Formats: sequence, C-alpha cells, structure tokens
Amino acid sequence: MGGLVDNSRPGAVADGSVARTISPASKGKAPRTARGEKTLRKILDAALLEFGQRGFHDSSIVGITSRAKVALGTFYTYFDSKEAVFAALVRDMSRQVRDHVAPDIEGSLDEIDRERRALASYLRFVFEHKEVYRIIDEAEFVDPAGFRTHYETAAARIATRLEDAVAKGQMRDDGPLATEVRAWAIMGMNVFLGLRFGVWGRQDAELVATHANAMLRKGLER
Amino acid sequence: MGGLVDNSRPGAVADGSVARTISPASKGKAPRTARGEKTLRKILDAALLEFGQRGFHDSSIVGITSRAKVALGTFYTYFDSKEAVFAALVRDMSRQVRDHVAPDIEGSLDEIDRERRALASYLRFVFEHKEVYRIIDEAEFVDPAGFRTHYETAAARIATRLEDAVAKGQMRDDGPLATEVRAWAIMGMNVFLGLRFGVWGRQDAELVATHANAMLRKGLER
DNA sequence: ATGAAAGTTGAACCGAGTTTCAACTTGTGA
DNA sequence: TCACAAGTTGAAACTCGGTTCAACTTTCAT
Repeated sequence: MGGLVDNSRPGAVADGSVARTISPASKGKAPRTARGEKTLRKILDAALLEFGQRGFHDSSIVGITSRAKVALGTFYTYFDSKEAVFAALVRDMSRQVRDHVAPDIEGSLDEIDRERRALASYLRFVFEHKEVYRIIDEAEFVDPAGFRTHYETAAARIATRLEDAVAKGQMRDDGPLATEVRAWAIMGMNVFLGLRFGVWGRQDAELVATHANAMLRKGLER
Repeated sequence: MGGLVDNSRPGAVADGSVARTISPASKGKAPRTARGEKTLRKILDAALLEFGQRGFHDSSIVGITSRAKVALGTFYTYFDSKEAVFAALVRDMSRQVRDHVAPDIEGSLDEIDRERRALASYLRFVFEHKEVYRIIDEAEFVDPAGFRTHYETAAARIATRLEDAVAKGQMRDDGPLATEVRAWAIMGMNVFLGLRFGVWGRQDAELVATHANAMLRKGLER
C-alpha cells in the first residue's frame, strides 16, 4: 500500500529543548538511562512477537515479559497497561510500513506506475512481517483511534499522489470525491491483496502488483 | 431488534434422519421445541447487539443474557462457549450480506455494471448494519476459520462474475491469476469503501459506487 | 392426566491474568 | 566514596467473567 503517516514527527528535535519526544512508552514513563532504553526496546520487541503470534486477547503481560526476559513488574515501569503497549506498537508499525514503502516508489515511470511500486513494496513487506499486518488489523478493536489514524493518513498519502497525477495530466480529474473514493479503493485493494497473497498465500509481488496496476490503469473493459 | 437473525433453516427436517441441521447453536444443542427456538433467537439477537457495540473482548455472557432477558445458564443450553456464539453469528452475518446483495445485482446492464450495483448494495447494507461489518472484521481474531471462509467465498463469487464477463467478451482476459487478483482487489476496494463511507462517514452509495466503477471500467489513465 | 424430556434459573465455583508494591540492585553525579 | 535516583524483581492481592450444576418449571406425546 501507499506510504503512511506523514507525521513530520514534532518530537525528533536535536536539542530536545521543548518538543515532547513521542516516546513509545506511556506518558511520564520514558526511560532516563541507557539501561532503561534497552529494557524498553526488549519489551517492545517481545510485545510485537507476542501480539503478532497470539493476538491481543490471548497475549499476556507475562508472555511479553518472559519473552523479553525481564520481571513482570518491569513492564509497568514503561507502560500503564496492556492496551498502552499495544497502542505504542501500532504507532510504531504504522511508521515502519511507511518507511519501508517510501524509498521504493522513488523514480517511478509515471504517477500510476508509482502505485504499482507501492503495492509491490507493500506486498513484500507484508510477507516478511505478517505480525505487523495482524497488529494493525487488530487495532480496529484494541486501539480504534490508532487504527483510524493509520488508515486515514495512508489514504491521504495516496490521494496526494493522485492529485499529482492529475496535475501532471496523467490522470482524469473527476473532482475531489472521486479522488477520495479512488484513494480508499486503492488502499483497500492493496490491503486485501496483502492478505491474500502476502499473509495467506504467496505470489510473486511484482506479478500481482502488475496485474492490479493494469486494472487500475486501463480498466477492465476490453 | 428482531429479524436480523433468521434461523428458519432448511435442513430442519422433521424426522431428523440424515440431514445435518446447520443450526446456529453448537453441536448437539439445537432447540427441540418452539420455546427453545424462540429463546435461541433472543440470544442470537442479543449477541449481535452486544458484540456489535462492545466488541468481543468487552462483551460478556451476562451482557448477552441480560439483553436477551434470560438467565445466565440458559446460554449454555445452546452454546458451548463465548467463541461458539460468535462463530455462529459470523456464519449468519456472512449469509446475510450475500442475501442482501444478490437480488440487487439482477438485471444489470452488463457484467461490469453488475459490480457497480453490488458495491452500492453493499454500501447501503453496511450503513444500516454497522454491527455486522464489525463482527465480520473481528472474526479475523476470534473465528479465523469463519473469517477466511467468508472472504474466500465472497472472492469466489466475484471471480465467477468476472469469468462471466470474459465469456461474454466484456472484459479482457489476462489469465487465471489476473482474475483472482482482480477479484480480491475489487473485494478489498468494496470493504474499504464500506469502512470509509458506510461506517465512518456517509456518502450517497450510488455516487460512490459510480466513481469506483468508472475507475474499474475505464481505468485511471486519461 | 401424567411422566419424561426439554428448558430455565442463578448462586457459586474457578482459573486466569492484570496490576500493585515494598524490598532490592545498579548506575551516576558530586 | 557516598547518596540518591533509576531501574528491577516477583510474590501476592485483586478483579472479573466464563462455566458448572442441581433444583425447579414448562411442554408435549401418549
């Protein structure tokens, strides 16, 4: 799918003067030493595995902390709850998908071809990170706000690319509603192709993306 | 909210000889009297509301039985577990979506127009039954087999229609993989347009379906 | 009318998993 | 070196909701 979240993150300021660093941890629970930083990372990595394999409901804090090889109580040094660590993960995964796709769509032949590349890149990512797919999907129920943000920003990115295509005279312009419909349609297409050919089965990403893109470009009519 | 769940199953053969009654209840827990039938219906209707509003995790058996105005223990007369009633609901919802769309796509202008009607019908359904959308989505985690069956059969139906279109010379034929890619792409498109314009916001179903279908038919290229 | 089968009831049982907390260890700046 | 802050530990408290079950009521075929 398209790149995601264009959040030019306001936290990553060099001097760290004002900006609240958007830490993966819960509010007021950011680590203050290198040791803490390392422990937090261990917990996040473990949580990704745990949630990805067992789903939110069947996952447990014990499952996370034992994978991370830290004590149960340590978890609460960095997160307020099971939901909180899940939400942190969603933000993180959302960014990862975007960061994976972004470089792969540079230097495309034209704007529609850009969508082909985005899809192929997304399919490869999904195949290698099925857990990520699962976590973002499950966010619909565990972290609805994060879920919505993820997809709305993803759709917005696609819409921007479509507007580019119109501006360059490569795409028909049928008004703003058409653009939004197209963006969501493309996103849904990508997600489901990811499910079918990335999570459940496997097919050459280029091939699938090429077929899908041909449909997008020329339509189905003979 | 009666009526959403229709238990009048074919297969409820009087002599019960062979026919496996595809009952909404768990194995060996089908009601045997009119009273039981009625109670089961109340529980299913209540479960739809409960799960639809609160999601699987936050729903409780007590929540279901109190909505249904039956005692807690009665639930276990018809279902083995919380998961079992959810799975029953998924099967039921899956059938409802199909039954809602089917009559609406009769007598379409051509095969591609059929897809436009299917989408419009689906969008109307989602808008009126957001709970259903939610339950099917959540099935990915609660009842993975039911989830997969739902989408695989839906994709198969679309693929069949596409093959029809090819047979009638209304669509380009690019081989079986292309057909499957197209089917899943169309399905994903529909689902996400349902999320965006049915669950989260509202837009005229015909308008959205028309935009999406134009893209499908002619492609994006100018 | 009658008894067996079907259905209903809800208190109590029970396990599982989240969260707390006070003692303990490690790291660091003065 | 010392003292204080940061981080770690895991047993135990606590909560909550799924599931069981034996007594009770209703239905229905004979």
